[in-house]
Amino acid sequence: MATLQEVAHRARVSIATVSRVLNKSDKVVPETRAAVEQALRDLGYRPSRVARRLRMNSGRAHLVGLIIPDIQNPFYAEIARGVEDAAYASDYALLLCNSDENPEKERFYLDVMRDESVDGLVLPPFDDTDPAVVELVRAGMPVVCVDRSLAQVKTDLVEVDNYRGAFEAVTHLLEKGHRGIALIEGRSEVSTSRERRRGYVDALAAYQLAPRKELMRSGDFKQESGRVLAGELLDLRKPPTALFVCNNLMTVGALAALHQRGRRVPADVALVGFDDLPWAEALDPPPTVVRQPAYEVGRQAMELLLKRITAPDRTPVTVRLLPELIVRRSS
Amino acid sequence: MATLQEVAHRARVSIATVSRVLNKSDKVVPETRAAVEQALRDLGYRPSRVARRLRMNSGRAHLVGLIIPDIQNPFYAEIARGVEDAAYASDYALLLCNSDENPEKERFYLDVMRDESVDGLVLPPFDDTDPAVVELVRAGMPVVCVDRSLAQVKTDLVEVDNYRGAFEAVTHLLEKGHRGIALIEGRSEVSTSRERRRGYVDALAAYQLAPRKELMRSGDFKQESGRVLAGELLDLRKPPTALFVCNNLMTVGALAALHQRGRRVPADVALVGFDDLPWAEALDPPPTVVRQPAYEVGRQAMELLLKRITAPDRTPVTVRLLPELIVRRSS
DNA sequence: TTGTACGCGTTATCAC
DNA sequence: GTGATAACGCGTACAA
Repeated sequence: MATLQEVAHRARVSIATVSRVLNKSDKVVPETRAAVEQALRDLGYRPSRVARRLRMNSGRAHLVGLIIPDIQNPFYAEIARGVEDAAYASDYALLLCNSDENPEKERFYLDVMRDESVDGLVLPPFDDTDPAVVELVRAGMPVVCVDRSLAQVKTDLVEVDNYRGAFEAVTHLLEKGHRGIALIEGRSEVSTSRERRRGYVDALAAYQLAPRKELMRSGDFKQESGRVLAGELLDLRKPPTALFVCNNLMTVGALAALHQRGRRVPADVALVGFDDLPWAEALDPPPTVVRQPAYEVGRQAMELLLKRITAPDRTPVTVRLLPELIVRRSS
Repeated sequence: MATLQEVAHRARVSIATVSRVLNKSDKVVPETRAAVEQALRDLGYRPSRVARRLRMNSGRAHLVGLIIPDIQNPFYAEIARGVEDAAYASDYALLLCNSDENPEKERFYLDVMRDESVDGLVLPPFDDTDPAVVELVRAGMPVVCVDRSLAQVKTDLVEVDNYRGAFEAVTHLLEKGHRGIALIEGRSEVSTSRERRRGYVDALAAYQLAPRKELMRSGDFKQESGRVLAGELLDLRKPPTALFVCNNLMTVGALAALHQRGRRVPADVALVGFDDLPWAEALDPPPTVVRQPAYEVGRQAMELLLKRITAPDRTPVTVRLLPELIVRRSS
């Protein structure tokens, strides 16, 4: 834990000189430079990121924040990896937090980010209008949204075409001859849910089918709610012949419900999920899914953030990535 | 982004007074206190964690680091949640990084941790003797190891009884009548692998069975290596009748290899894995596993770290948690 | 080319 | 009770 002071003393120069050789400002004669570098090595000097951050205006902390709902969800884990790899490639460290979609935790971590003077933030805003986030953006914090966008303020955004993904998934089921197609969505108020629902409805409409309320259920994106909702649907007097489940965890839950009731997939009931799963091939059966390029979402978000940090006044851009229907054996 | 200075000015007091009301030091008369609190609210003041960290000796950053190999591995994701929840409960933020078991990345993040003056670190040391970690511990950084321990220096440690877990798993297979039991382990040099192998060998010995080299394979903890190694074993002239696979990802890979070759589980070949999977119930078949209490590992590690931060001279303790054999349908 | 000195936002130790 | 003021470690404008 040597300081500039100590290095300077050992090299018999001033701290300014040491700072100069550190910051590559070339106005230092080779011999003193050599002496300083020697002292640096001897003491194993490392600059304090804390002191540096305090001194400098901003944009040089080389630290960014990422707030996601749940790192145990493979979709977010993959985004996180994309963000981190891109950050690491540029020598940025990552302050990673789980909000659990809990406003209190989200607030806490948002405060931490600000109080730590991070250079920027990437996040899937859990609430269109969260005043804390909006305020932060207005205060000049570089923010890149992923997956979902902010209503009241414009930021860089990396999103996936949810409408198209859902439309293709449901069309795929329709082409297989299904007409009773149920929808299991996540929390209905978030924008991604709305778009997927729209894709579902429009796909049905293209086949002259009206959406039936009893076949549309809202959950909370968790495994358990997928299990429960699929169960309810299967227990209907006229159960659906196919399930379109709007996220990965709920898909796993739906599969469990199917097994519990001894329904064969896809013979009795077909299934298409949203989000791919790393273990898809080992599932019973491997599910057909709409795969979101999550790693790419994270990577591009981080890259956008880096650009914004270096040029805070760029006009915000939106990157829209395409999902891909992966047909496996559940449909 | 108001500072103490501005608040003081607005409340017509000195910064010292403001600092006093913030730090609850009660030597301030009610009326001035009220005035200050008003100013605080008006300006939406938040203390800078950076400045605070620079000023204070240590142990008050309310920031700890966690370095894990791979957040996409459910085992580590669960540990991370345990750590984070415990941290959050004590108002600590978490600097979370993935090392990929890559020495270069590990080194980078370790440096970041030190340079950020984090209060402490929890990590599964990827190398018994990593000089960077050892040095950090010697320099006084509070460190709690999880899952694996450091050879050259003593730290707090939260581990799982790997030997016993493996012993029980293999004994379970032996009781089912299996005699040709193969072992698929991760990187053979890490301590957890050694212990699990020991459990495997001893369990066989208890049944008067000698371990057979051709049935013992080492991989790298990744899904693909599980698939490849299981494939090799199944293609043997005298293939094993049961597989004991030493981590979660490799278990999924082994399952895939089994399916590829049309082997029925457990009718043709039985399978027991190490580490539970959140999607276990949806796998084909749901695998019997040795479940490690990963969340608890993380939680207790963070709690130990908090104790060490407040009392750096405590003698290090080791917490050993018990794994649990969960019998499902693959054995 | 090198050194001195200030300020970043805090906390804590003095005086008053 | 309250107010100056000295650190904490660093970058940099300015002086030498």
